Amino acid sequence: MSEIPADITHDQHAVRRQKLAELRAAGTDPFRAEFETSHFSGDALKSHVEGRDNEVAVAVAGRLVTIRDMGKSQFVKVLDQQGEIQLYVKRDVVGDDAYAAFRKLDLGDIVGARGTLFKTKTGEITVRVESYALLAKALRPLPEKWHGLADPEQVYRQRYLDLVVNRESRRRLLLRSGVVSSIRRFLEARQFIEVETPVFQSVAGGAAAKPFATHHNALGVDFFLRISLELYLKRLLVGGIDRVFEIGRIFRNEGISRKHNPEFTMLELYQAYSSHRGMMVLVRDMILTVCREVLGTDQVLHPGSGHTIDFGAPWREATYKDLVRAETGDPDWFSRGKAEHAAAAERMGLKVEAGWEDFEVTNEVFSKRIEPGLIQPTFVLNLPMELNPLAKISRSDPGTLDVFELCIGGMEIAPAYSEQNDPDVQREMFERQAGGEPQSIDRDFLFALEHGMPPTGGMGVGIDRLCMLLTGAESIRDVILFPQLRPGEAKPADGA
RNA sequence: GGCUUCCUAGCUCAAUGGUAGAGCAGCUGACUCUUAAUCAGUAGGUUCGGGGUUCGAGUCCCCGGGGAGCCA
Repeated sequence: MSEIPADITHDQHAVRRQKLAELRAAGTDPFRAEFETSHFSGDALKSHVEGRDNEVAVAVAGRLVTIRDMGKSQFVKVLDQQGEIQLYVKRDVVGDDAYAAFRKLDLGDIVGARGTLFKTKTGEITVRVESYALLAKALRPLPEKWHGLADPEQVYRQRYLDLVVNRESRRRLLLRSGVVSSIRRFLEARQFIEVETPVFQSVAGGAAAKPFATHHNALGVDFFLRISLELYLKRLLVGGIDRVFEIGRIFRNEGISRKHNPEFTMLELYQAYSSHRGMMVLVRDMILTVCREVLGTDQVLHPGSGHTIDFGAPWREATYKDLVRAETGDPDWFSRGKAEHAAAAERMGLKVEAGWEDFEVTNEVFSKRIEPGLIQPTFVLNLPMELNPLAKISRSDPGTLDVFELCIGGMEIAPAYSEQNDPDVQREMFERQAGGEPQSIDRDFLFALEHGMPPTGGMGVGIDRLCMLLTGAESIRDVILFPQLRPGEAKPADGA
């Protein structure tokens, strides 16, 4: 074997290219087609029987993340989907040639190994390697083993490296997957049916948000990307699908922040013959079930406030008006006019835009001063009717809606309504909201409603935000694998 | 979009306006139960890009790029 030329020893990519060339020259394929494994790392560790070393045979594969070379034997660790497992490679066992080749492997290479399980004198279950194979050569080095990858930009742009070196990132990915699958099990057990509805829509309805626009070439038509799932799922209620849900990506062409990504995942579900009251029971059951299934506890730490959120305790209920009255210290807040509200809001340090309606001023107080303080699960009830055109108007408190906004950890997690099913009231509400833009009304949806939609409870759950709560993430970027960034400079993958 | 702040070796981080350093990773060796293995030796820099001030700039100023936080 040739030596690494001295002038490239500082360049890890060049050194690995050189090793790759040597492997190929020696007739070894550094990128193998397959390797038959018997266990993932975690399952292999569980299959060891105490006191019975070298009896259980395993075949595992993964990325080399630790190498401890002791001359004529090595302890190394490989990382797979379940975590790490240690391999013990001994010259006397694998043979001189195989051992010499093993010593030339680099951190980051992907290898497969067969052997038996034993326990080292320090108590770590380890594979005594009898044979191994290099499955894929890594031509780029891994980030540092102790501190991992810390630069947030690299974490997002090169998430694959983050996942290799940062255990917490891997935990979040697995936990998010668990949350979604737990939700599906929960809803399917209650006879909800999962569907998929269009992403491209002529009218982006169901929420107040700016949409992304795109164009279909063959049809010669502009479309919007959906901003909610609502109006198509309700068409299915008209069609007799009584319990329906979709977990899907929606797109909002607005700012990016700790709590907002332009594309995010929403669960929307609708249950015929239920109401927002029914949704209160359902969502509490659902979140509690998910939390117990994926975390095994009712309590999670909320890092932003330092409080522990207790999903198992009774969930608070409060009306929007009571919360506003308490925050402003003004029992007569709702008998005052816009000018007084604006002045009071400004005294609270809030910015009030000149063009705002009165309800928008009050809602600014709610979203800036009240919502961030709602750490424990809180159902905010009876929101003002101006805030949503798709819900039924309360009979007990006209001017408000039969809805709740579930707030946890200072964030909106789930809005739910007793759904508006009167097509005439629905049309009026749409027209009032649309103002001068009648083209933003989904008239096809109104036509569907005229065929009759059952009374229904409906709800949306922001999956990303729910995952933030359950993982203790302070930024939505920590629960989205590839959050939106400005396009960066392409890295040269040049083989040089 | 505005304000604040950050960008130094592959990675994590140092460096009063005065010779750009360390740890890990790399390279050459020693070591057949290691745990951030240890030990000896060794190489490695467009300090994000461009301009300016200065005898002298990683450091100060301006423009641009990207990230983060707050605001919109």
